Amino acid sequence: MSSMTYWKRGSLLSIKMIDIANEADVSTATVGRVLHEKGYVSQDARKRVEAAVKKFNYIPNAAARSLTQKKSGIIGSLVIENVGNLYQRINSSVMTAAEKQGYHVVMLQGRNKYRDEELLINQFIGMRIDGLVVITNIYFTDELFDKLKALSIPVVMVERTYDYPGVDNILFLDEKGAYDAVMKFYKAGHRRIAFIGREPFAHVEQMRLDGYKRALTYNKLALEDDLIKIVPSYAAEFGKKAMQELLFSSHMPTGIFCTADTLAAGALQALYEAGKKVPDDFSISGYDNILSKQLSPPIDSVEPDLEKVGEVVVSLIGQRIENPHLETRIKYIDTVSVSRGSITAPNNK
Amino acid sequence: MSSMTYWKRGSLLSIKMIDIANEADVSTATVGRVLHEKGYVSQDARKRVEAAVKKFNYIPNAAARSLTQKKSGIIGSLVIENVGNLYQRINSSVMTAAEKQGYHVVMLQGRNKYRDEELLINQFIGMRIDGLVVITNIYFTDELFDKLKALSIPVVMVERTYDYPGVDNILFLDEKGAYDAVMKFYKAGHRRIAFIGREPFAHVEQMRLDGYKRALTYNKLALEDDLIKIVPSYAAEFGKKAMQELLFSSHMPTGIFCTADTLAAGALQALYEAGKKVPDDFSISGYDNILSKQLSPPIDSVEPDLEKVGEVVVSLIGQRIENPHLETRIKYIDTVSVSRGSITAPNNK
DNA sequence: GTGAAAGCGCTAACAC
DNA sequence: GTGTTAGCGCTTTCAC
Repeated sequence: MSSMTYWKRGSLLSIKMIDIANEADVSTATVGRVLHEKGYVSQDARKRVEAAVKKFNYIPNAAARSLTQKKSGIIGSLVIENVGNLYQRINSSVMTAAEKQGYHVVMLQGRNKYRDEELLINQFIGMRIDGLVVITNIYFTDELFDKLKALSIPVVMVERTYDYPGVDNILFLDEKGAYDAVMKFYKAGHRRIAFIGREPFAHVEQMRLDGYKRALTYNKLALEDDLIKIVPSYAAEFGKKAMQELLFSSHMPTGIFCTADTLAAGALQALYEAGKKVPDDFSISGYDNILSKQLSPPIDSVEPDLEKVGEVVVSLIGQRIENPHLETRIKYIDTVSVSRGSITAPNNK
Repeated sequence: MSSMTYWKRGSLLSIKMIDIANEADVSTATVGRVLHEKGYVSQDARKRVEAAVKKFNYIPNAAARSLTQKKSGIIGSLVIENVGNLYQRINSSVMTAAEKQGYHVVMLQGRNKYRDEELLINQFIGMRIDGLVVITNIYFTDELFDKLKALSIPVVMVERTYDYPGVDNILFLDEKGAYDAVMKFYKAGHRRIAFIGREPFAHVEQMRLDGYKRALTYNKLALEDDLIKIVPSYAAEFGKKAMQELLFSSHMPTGIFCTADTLAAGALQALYEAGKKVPDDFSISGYDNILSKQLSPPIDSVEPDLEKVGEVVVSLIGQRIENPHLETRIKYIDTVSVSRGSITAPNNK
């Protein structure tokens, strides 16, 4: 389908099962039995097989296994370049949970410059993955899901919802995360708390805004439009610009809640340029905890319970493999507030 | 070998070649011919095959192809969690170059908490990858390379050298990168330029230190031990600590060259706490350009020519597939200085 | 131009 | 307890 210029692979001295069988003087069936720890094998035969495996450094050909088992043992993880390290940590969490079920996790990374989604989904389908996790910010269409569904490959989306029957979603409790963060400002004494967030292109953003609003309302603070800055992307420059606008407003906030560490990083840049100090002049909080530790000063942030994510992903996939017709599920993962001293009592000016 | 609790996969309605062949009323051989654009196929048959492929959304089973071709068409990319986004960008670059050769890139990510290297290499070997790229900070042993070598899987290490015959290395011109960065300080008027870097656990670090020294020497500046801070890791906290020491020294530097953005981030934290401004009080430069844009203020950094990396990786692998006995090669990739105004003339105090 | 058929390395059902 | 064997889905040689 494409004009590939494959190189031919050199000598293929690869050891196979039959080599192990011969060496151990048994059949391949017996080798299989010891490899998969099922069925009866005499101590004696087992010993010989194990020795042969070790001697030849034998590792089974996954393609062949996949072919006969009608199952690759692979969970695909679709990620996108340049979204900080949160997805890396989520991916690690999925790996840990997947291993316990005998699954491997393979990552395919979309590039920023391209719309790689379809390409990568096709690659995954080619691999006949047994399940797919989609981590953050990937652009999907129904057709892509149709393909996946036709092969009954379970799909779990993390931190993004996509309304397609049978596609399970994992969401972080961002309404609560935002609420808690804003409450920290309130409890520290802040009464004018600004919100810097991205356009609600996805559910997450709306939830963070909702949490912010609920915290204000709960504390009988007015929702003021000029305290709410909605920017087009998470890029730091937009956080900076939003902060600059806040600095120029007639009625400045004392607390700045950002729905992303990157936005907070930008806000800090604006404060830096303006000669304002954190937390002396302004208190601030980020979100996602990907960058906040390295900023000047390190700032408070909100992080999902990452350990949990992997477990939930894998269990959702497992359940749907068993029963593809399960109704769509949405699971919520708790968030944790990380404190670094960037929220203190406001200065009375 | 492990006690897996695989779930059984449900109905496998997966379309296969024979289904396409039947639909198009040809043989599987003909389907193969049109799929791979080789051999003669009549316009008529080709049309029907293409229609059938489209109709069924047919995607060949990679495992089966891999089995018959004795070649997976996969380049493995071994990365490690939590090293910022440089590896993500390198990986993208490799993808772009690999695609042109008909290869796919599959990433396996090592977790921080574990020594995953062996596990992941085994997984790659199981997949019978045709080549392996190792990107940054992975701990290797000769045994691991022995395994890879036994299967004649070409290995390219990026940004790290490992002295094993046949393992090719890609290094960034870090001696020059560091030299250039330090020269920027000099040209701006700095005469006391500090170095904050990691222990030379790998070649890269030594090169960065060498570049620093060469720049000083070239400009007839003395190498002063108390201006050179060697810390145990790239973590921001060490950059901070080193900067604090520099602030307390009797003869403070005016320029701070850090061999990592993370170290620079830490140095900025120290300056922030001390109430010092950049570039008014100190000029500073980071390295790797992973974080520098988001710091307060954004700082100068040094970045490798990322586009090039992928091309070189893939060509090295290709050449070694053709000829596994090539002698070990080391390729150098140029670095580029990124300016953001964090280096200016020093204040005369 | 096109098809038949022999594997690729492994698994699993079945026979012994 | 252990071996035999028939596939898994695809590629590729060799006939026709």
